[in-house]
Amino acid sequence: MSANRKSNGKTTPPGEPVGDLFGMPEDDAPPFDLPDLSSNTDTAPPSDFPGDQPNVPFDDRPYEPPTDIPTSGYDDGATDPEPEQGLSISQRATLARAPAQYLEGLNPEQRKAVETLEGPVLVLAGAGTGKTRVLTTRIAHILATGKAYPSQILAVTFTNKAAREMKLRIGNLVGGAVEGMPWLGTFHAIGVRILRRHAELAGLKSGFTILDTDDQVRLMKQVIEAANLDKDRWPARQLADLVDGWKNRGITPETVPPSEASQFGAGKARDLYAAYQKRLKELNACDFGDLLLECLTLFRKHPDILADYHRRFRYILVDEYQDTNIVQYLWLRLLSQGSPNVCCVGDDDQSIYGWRGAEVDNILRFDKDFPGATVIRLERNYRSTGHILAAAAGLIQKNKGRLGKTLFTDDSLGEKIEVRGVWDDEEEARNIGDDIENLQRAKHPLNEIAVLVRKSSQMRVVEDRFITLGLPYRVIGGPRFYERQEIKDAIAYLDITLNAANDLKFERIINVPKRGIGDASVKRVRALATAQRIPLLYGARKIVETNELPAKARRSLTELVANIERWRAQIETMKHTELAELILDESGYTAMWQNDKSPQAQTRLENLKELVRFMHDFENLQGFLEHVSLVMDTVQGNDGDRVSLMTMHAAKGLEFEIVFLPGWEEGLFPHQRSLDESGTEGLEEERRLAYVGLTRAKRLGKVSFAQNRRTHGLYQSAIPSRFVDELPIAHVEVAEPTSPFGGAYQNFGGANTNPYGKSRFDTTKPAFQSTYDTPGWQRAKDRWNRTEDDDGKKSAKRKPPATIEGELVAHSSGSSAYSVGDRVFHNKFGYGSVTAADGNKLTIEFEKAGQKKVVDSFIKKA
DNA sequence: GTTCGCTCACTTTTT
DNA sequence: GTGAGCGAAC
Repeated sequence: MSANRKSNGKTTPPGEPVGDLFGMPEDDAPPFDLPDLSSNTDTAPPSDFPGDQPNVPFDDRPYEPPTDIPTSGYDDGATDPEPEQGLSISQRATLARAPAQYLEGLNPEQRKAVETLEGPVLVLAGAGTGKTRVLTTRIAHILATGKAYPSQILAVTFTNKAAREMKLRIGNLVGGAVEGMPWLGTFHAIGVRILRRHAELAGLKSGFTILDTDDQVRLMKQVIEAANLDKDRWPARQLADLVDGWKNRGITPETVPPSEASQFGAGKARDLYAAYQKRLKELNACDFGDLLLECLTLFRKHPDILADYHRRFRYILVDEYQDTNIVQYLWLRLLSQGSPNVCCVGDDDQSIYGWRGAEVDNILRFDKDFPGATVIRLERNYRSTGHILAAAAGLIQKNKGRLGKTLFTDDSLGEKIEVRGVWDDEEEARNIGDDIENLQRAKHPLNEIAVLVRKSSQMRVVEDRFITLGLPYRVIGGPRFYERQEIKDAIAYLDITLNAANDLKFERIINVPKRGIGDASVKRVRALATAQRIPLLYGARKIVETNELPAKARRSLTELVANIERWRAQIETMKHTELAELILDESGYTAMWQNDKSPQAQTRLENLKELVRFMHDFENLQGFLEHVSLVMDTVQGNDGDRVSLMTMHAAKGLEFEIVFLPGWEEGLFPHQRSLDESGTEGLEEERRLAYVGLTRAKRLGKVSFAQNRRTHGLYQSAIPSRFVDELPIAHVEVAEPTSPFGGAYQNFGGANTNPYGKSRFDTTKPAFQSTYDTPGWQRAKDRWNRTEDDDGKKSAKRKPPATIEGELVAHSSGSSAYSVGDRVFHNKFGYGSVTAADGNKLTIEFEKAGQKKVVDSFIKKA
């Protein structure tokens, strides 16, 4: 990974003009230098795929006319079709020469999805049906049969992670390094790539910068102020969301519907949008929405350019089609006019991003958009047991307007979905913690356990419990590395050093750390810069020569400008990582955090170090910054055996042996706001989310709901989610209460006021003495006792879970290196002192977080 | 210009 | 319970 990034920084420096795409196709012509396995699709690595000869001009390449594979022969999918059917003699010969190993092991439907290369194809891939495998194998098949060169395939995903994984897997399939595939990437990455080539036609220069959300909002604020609107009455954030929404729907300032223009800024919304776009052009910048919308405009205005892309792309593949929004749809539709060979893969039942503009309609309408489309359903599930699938299926059936799929499996029925009612969120967290401890004792890998919640605030109780128990866990999602304040600040410093005209970055750091340059001073600098039409940094350089600023501001701004210029002078001579360290030190930024007493300060410093470490992977500052602007994630290392904690949204695409699904209560899940704002649509999306949650589980799913939950600081009573009762009873096991109150919520007004009728969980069952006496647990125990693992891996006979109630088995040795009175540091809670020690379990009074019980492995000496 | 304390609101989140 | 945003006090 890192080595590849390195070559990136060098191959295509962002600001440098890239060769004319079709006049001198750099994908296919020399320079034929380094192989590049990069995940950064913004470069155009030369291809050395067999047959992709660099000297053959693009248009003179041999082209096999579309081969009509009769679909009739595949219709029932009952038998494995002959792969050679419908292929030309030469193709058969090709296949015979190189047996298509990659096709082995595909089921008939998967195989059809891979081999139906001509014409539009919609693959409805249910959860766990091998979607990625089909996509990657399909690409491998296109390449292996010589139907197209890597550079002629457009393959789009939503996330960098998905793109990365596809590259990797195609590489594995095709054997060794897959060079090329320059057009495999996220919508946005491909959008940038196209836009950079034709930037001038969009009123930009090829080296344009890409704004992140922060910059976007900051710019919006300026636009609002410039329009003489009250920035308090009209928050920039809201305008940013509105504009984003428009861009997602392909709406330019000219096409804003009048009814929506009145929504914001006293009817000026449209003008603000236009003004914002104008400012972007002046700054030579784009926001994320523009990357696609500007492409769209470009294609519409310049049919010749579009036609070039039509000639280029012979095959188009789209991942997660149910998540596409309107621009993405329009963008795809324009590009696909050149070739009918469009293959979209998705699952309407897993559409959970409607709130950010995804149109399920796109997938529901596919066969109308692409007449004659072959629709293939992948319904054989390779992930979950029968009960889990049936429970999920029963739930999702309540949704209307589905394309309809019924997943099945050859796996056993397995465990039923466990449903448990508890008294409150803390009991819920305790149960989860206890269950996981038992699994841990049974040597069940923690990596195969996940807790999936509806909203992030639910994580707190669970985390607290895990910390008390000393259970290692990791939170997935949450603020990503590049979104952290300290990282953004650091990048702003680096960016302004490299690129003096990046006003937004300069504004970000002009007073960070505090140097006495307040709003008033910044306004003056900006006024001068605007008047003279020069970048802010140059404006600053000029203004310090006057006495327009207060003495303190003048002095520190002089120093800052001088610093930046000095740093810039060293770009050529100094190694970029050393320069970065120098900048962070000399600017006082490192010192700012060193002097900060908050619990996070330590982590922030660590993050800064990590950032510099990460920069080593790049050739230079430019390459690094280009990567950062587009790829907002870092590859997460798999650090040890830990329970995963995340939202259900974040869990899409993942799978775990055992999945805990807490918080199935009306109002929380389905979320009230979803119902209020989007009615039935909203409810159905929530239900799909439930479906996604359930289908993450391979072997065991445990749903729970609490009668009382602390939200916004106070306890609120709740009734079980309607989704709980929508689970088909045959596939559900009602767990027994673990506390005198658990499951007995009817005593507290729950059942009587339940507007969804009497719940079958209203019946209180006799309490078992211990969780571990329950039938579900006993069966689970039997299961873990079996000599073979389900995945057929090595099978040391597993111990049954220990059934010791109460006292924790110490995870480390009994005694602890800490004693009462010790001052300690905890990553989450900050500083505190030990008030009691019981073996390795400590009670600590934290300065900020109050008293907590923590296992000593979670803390350091302060 | 900066800091402190008050009020308010409060899903999900990629690029 | 927490963090953002705002106004008043320093």
